[in-house]
Amino acid sequence: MEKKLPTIKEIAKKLNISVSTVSRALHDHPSIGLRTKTQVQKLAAEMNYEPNQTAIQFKQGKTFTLGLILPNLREEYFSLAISGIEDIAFKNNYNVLIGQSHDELDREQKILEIMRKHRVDGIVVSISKQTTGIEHFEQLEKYNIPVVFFDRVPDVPDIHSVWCSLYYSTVEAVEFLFDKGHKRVAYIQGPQSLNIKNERLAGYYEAHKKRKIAVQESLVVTTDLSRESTEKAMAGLLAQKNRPTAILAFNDNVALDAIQYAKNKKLRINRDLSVVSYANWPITAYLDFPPLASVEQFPYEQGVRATELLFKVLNTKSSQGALPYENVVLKSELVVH
Amino acid sequence: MEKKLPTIKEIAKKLNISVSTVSRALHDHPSIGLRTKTQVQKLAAEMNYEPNQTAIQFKQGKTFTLGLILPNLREEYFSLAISGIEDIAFKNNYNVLIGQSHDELDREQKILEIMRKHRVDGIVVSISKQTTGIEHFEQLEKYNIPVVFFDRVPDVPDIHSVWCSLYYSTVEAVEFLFDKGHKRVAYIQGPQSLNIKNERLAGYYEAHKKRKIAVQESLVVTTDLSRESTEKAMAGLLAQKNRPTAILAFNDNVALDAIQYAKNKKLRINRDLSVVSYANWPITAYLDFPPLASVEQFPYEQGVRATELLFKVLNTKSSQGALPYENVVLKSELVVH
DNA sequence: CTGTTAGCGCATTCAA
DNA sequence: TTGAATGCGCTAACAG
Repeated sequence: MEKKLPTIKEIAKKLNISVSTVSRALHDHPSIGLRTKTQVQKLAAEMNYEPNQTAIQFKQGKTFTLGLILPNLREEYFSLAISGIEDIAFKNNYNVLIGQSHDELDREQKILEIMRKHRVDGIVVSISKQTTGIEHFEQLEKYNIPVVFFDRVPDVPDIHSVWCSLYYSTVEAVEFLFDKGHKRVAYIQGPQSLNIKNERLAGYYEAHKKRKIAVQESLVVTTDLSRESTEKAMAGLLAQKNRPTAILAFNDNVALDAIQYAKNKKLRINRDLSVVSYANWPITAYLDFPPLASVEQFPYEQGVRATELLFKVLNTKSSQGALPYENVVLKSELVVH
Repeated sequence: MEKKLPTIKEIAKKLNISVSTVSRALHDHPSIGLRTKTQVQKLAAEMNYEPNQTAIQFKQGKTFTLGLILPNLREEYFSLAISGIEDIAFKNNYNVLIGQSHDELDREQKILEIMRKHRVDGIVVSISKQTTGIEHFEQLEKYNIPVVFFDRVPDVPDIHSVWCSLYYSTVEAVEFLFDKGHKRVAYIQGPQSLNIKNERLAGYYEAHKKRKIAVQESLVVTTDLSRESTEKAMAGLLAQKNRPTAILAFNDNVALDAIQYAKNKKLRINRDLSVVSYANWPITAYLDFPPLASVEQFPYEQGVRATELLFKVLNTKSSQGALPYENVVLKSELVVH
């Protein structure tokens, strides 16, 4: 029993008027007589008429859908970003198609292909940790699908982007540790692909410079974000004869693994070893020894700004030529727990 | 510079054949000559032809999109469910539109409306904690949009559903605590709307019955899942002169808040107070005193089964009449940490 | 094996 | 102020 939904054609027939009149009446077109208009709108409401979106999409050549690509949904950080993006999208009567790259380039490309075939009107993306080039994104230009990068932004010219600057907060974070009396502060950096702007490292150096403390290269180590990799980095740090007394961790996930490792090695957190981190993950509040401070990167706000920028591009495109590439930079904040 | 994407019409013109021949050739229709077919496919590839999905959606009256409604994306539990749902959806060349109810009935209804207007082909949903009736879901039948409930399933007849049975694991969990020597095990249950099957409570009673221990009504308290509410419940428990020595918590979120509260009250976790819980949230591994055990509810698997069921409904609908309502029940497992 | 044609629902241009 | 007609891209029924 396939029930058929009402169409403007049926409304037209019932009222003995033309479909175009119905269409215009429903759109409050100025050139429709008040009587006809109210008549049509009344009947449409009675029949529970709803415009067929697929027809409109087809006709307009637009899907009123945005694509959103994230490394994962597990991190609360990204789910906050989603809320920001959805809020703006819904406000513009847009839907959001979400894809997880799982930090794999392959999946990212696959998702892009799916979204392209689905003819999304635009894409907001935070790139995977394996993503070094952006050829697959540039391809989208051929299809007239604008892209806005956010949070994890590739370091190339001529893109729209929104990110959160970490430089000053990092200086502040490291000085915070110096103020606590620490002399040897290690830095566990993320995979090369995510260090692109390298603001964390620059801030780390700057703090040392300000305090006239020499940076010991051996205190800067790298993790690929996996637990194993972080543990290896920690092992390297703790094996040094002048082991660090504090750590600046790439993010709270890394911080948690680092803390866990240190605890297993019988270090007393916040006594033998203090940790400061990024992302300000709420869950750390449940830990007995959370990072002493974390840099808030405002994922929700980033999502909002990225989506607003995307709509700006979408709305400009139709009227004029190319919009100059825009890069929005927010400021992070050090939150002491 | 609106670039136009190639259509079958253009392919047809270039080859001096009809559009229907092109359409059939691209679909490997048997009645097309091999020469024509390869010719068409070759040219299509050269021109980077891609079928216009919006046209197909319009024509077929299908969007090849599923709606997925979840209470939130913050809990890793639900993001695992998403992965299960996406895996099956993608396998069937379907997209997934995700909406968060934020555990509010209003939002749930709003999302439903958006999805209906978007003409999704079917919906998978885990209801909000405010959802008591399902009228808003039943409405969808009028629009021929089948619904499969999963995880949080309303207790009404005539629905498709997939959930994870908690009864036996709960018996096991409570007996696990008894085995540890606990005599007074409290139960912090969730809001009424989520206790529908009440398997937790039934299992709690059954364990007491098996061990011939009387259930003390005062040890069964309720939280609305918020931290404040859980703290209030805890306060009530700890104020009793025969305070419980162990707690069965509605889920790991509640468990964490309960543990936090107890620690603030100077109770020693796992000595003065032990906790067992549900959901098996990985993050608890980072805690110094995590729940001793947690009931695994297999959200990924639930998502898979729910989506498979939805496709079964979708595929049956077109051919025959109504598919009898189906209810899939998985079994939970107690995981001791 | 291939072509012609109609039509999905709607917005819109052109005529009246 | 309204109607008739067109076309978006594609599939499928029908005809040859």
